[in-house]
Amino acid sequence: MTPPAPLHLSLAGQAVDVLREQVLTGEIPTGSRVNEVEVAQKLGISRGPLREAIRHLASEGLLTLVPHRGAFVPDASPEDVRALFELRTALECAAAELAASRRTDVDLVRLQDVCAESRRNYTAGQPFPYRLDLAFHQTLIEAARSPYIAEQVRLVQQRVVLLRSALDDDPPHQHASLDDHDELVRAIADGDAARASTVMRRHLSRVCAQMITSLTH
Amino acid sequence: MTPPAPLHLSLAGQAVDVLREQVLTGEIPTGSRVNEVEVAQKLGISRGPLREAIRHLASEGLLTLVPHRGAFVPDASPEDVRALFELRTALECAAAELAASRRTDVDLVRLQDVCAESRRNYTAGQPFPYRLDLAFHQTLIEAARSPYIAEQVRLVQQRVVLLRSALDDDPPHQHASLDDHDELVRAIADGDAARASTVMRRHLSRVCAQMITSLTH
DNA sequence: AAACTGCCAACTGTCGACAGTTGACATGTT
DNA sequence: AACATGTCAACTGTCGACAGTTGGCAGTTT
Repeated sequence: MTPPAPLHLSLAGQAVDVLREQVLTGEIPTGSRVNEVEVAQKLGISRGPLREAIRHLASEGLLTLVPHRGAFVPDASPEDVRALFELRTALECAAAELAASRRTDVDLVRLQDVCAESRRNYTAGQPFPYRLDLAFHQTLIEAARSPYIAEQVRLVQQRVVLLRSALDDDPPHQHASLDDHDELVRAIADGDAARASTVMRRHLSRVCAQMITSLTH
Repeated sequence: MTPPAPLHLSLAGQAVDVLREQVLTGEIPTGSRVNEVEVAQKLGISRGPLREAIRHLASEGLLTLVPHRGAFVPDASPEDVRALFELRTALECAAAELAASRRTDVDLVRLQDVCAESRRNYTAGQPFPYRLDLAFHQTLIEAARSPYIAEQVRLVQQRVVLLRSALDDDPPHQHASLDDHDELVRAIADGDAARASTVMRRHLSRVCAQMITSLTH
């Protein structure tokens, strides 16, 4: 029996969740400003907790703060995307290596399951749900069992989601991603850390390039 | 002429700087609690800005927040140190690779300068100033020219400083670190990314082990 | 004496109001 | 007409006060 564990989060905590959702879904559009009094009223809280929520999201990179001007939903240049993916690559390649050397059998099964479900959704001709891509990377991170890396990956993933102007992944790219995922799982199954890292790097390089082109068009 | 550029930081910003200094220097000892009203009075500000400062430092990992209890200076188990160094290794190995492929000649000169000054201070028999170790890694990061990685490295470095219970690096370890640094610079000078990464990994592995033993004694 | 219960002080979480700054518009000037 | 200046509304930065929760202590029970 866990200790009580605050049944309701603090107002600031709730505000963080609501705002994060609104930012990530685009309900608060890119480039727009977050008005403190307005949003506070809309959430039914005062400005204090809302300010803390805004600061928190800013620390996650989901908002940028301008002194005396307020908080804005950031938009990214191609150069930003490239730099962000350098970070993501560093983190996820390390995670892939660790996963290859630490994975349990149930980790492996989970990864294979996600890949299988991805393929099922893909061959069904439906638009490949980004949800499954996230699930794959999430599962891989858990297999790496490195909490600090996991936390940073989560934050970077969020920023990537924020930049995803487009669900408009083209099928060829999706197909390549599925193959990458499968190859990653095989490398991890073999405990081949070097190959896992190499494949992850190639995978993310492709995703980055795809994202940049879809941003500039 | 840059625009006015807030001559005085916000009170919250100032509080962040003061508190960070106090936490990192140990003026606020590990495990102790930060009393909001007390510290607010001491800093001559109200609780609002101080709370924002505390939240900010918590997001940097320099404080941990406990609901309804307050903010504490965290202490780390050996397992924490290991996990933290997995993150640091991921980031700095990537930085070393990038530095090897992007470094300019002036980057190289800077790195060599830091190494030279380190050796001067070492052979002089003085306790090797941690300052110079930080300077080396900082210079390397700048040579990598990857802003997001740089920012994360800065945060991790801070947390490492927080855990440095000891300036008590033993000379043999220091000597090995100096050699590592020199070898890193050579790899970067040669543009050998793979070797730079390998050396960095070995270097951080050694530092991590040393830090764990000095924590447990 | 050990354990449980009820109370209390201290502190965090939250609120509403005031003060200072910013960008924009209107007015006046060359 | 273009530019400089003065004015203003909107918003952020900050403050002091109130409310709810937590951990500890005193008193009671077994």
